[in-house]
Amino acid sequence: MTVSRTAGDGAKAQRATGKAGENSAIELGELAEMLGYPLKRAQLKIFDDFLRCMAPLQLTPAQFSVLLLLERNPGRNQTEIATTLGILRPNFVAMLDSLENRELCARVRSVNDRRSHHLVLTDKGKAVLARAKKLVAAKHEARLNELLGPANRAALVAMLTRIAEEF
Amino acid sequence: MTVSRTAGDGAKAQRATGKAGENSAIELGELAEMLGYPLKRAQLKIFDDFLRCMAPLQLTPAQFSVLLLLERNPGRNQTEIATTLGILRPNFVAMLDSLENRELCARVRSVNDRRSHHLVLTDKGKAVLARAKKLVAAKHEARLNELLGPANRAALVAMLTRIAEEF
DNA sequence: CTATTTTGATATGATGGATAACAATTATCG
DNA sequence: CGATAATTGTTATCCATCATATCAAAATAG
Repeated sequence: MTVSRTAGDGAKAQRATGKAGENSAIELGELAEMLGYPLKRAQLKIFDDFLRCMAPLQLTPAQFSVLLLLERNPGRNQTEIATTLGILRPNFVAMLDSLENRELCARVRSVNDRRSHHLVLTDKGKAVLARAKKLVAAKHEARLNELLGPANRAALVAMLTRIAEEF
Repeated sequence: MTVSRTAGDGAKAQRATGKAGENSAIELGELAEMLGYPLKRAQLKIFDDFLRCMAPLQLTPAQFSVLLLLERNPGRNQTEIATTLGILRPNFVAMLDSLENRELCARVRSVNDRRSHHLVLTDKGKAVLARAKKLVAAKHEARLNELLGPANRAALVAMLTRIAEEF
């Protein structure tokens, strides 16, 4: 497993030595049968496509997931949101700064606990998130349904969730 | 989507303000239905488990994939192996240095083309790879089959490969 | 032969993820 | 109550991964 998001060159020119039947495509062999390899490659493809679909809104998968979580769970603090998404608290600070600078969300000091911030979406944040959802549904997820079919797509998500939670 | 490999804290203590029915688990909501999120979480879990299973041999998924590819395709050069795995040539250099320092593989100057190196596994490399395969099969992939069942596991790999190649 | 391309390599920058430490605040409990 | 411990957001910092530009040596093209 390795896999990164490099442009595929696909079938380069032959080696110019007229030697003989050298060359040929490289065989993945057992790698193709191990889960980790296709899993990582698929993940990179999906994130790549997500980025492209979301280009007009300039939202990364991570940022999108934060906005989604704030919409569904308004008023939570940074620790709660961050740990839910598997983000370490220190790394969440800069991310929130960015979203707050873009006026997509806001930190509101809690009155009960003056250490923590209630996180909320701004109106602009709600609007951007609404557009983001539409883009994802229309461009990103739609393409997936086209490729796999709705039933397979659902089964795929179910298995991945199973692995993520129970493995 | 965000997701990292942080320890889950699971159901923290209640907020001490006797206020009322505040608190409760954070809801993922739509995030759980989008492919990207469970895909990334599953990928992290799988790589994490791979690392643990491979701890005695100190091989990362990337290193393992390189060794596998060298076994199946001996004598290829760095560019071929790197691009097949989606590794950029500059980044592959240090990686190969590491494997070569551990005497798992070797760079052999080509006589046809004195710019390039034929990459080959050393005997030690072959032995380590053999042990690695056994570890992965016995610990890693076996656990997957247990969780999903062989048929589902195969279907999962097929769908991921489909996404990786055709999306 | 000259110009271009390819290969491995170096340097370097960007990004993501991880840990330690800190001040402010709150909770614990003797 | 008051001392101690724990929590929250934050900063600084480190490490790994990924990406780009550039280079010398060698090979190829015209």
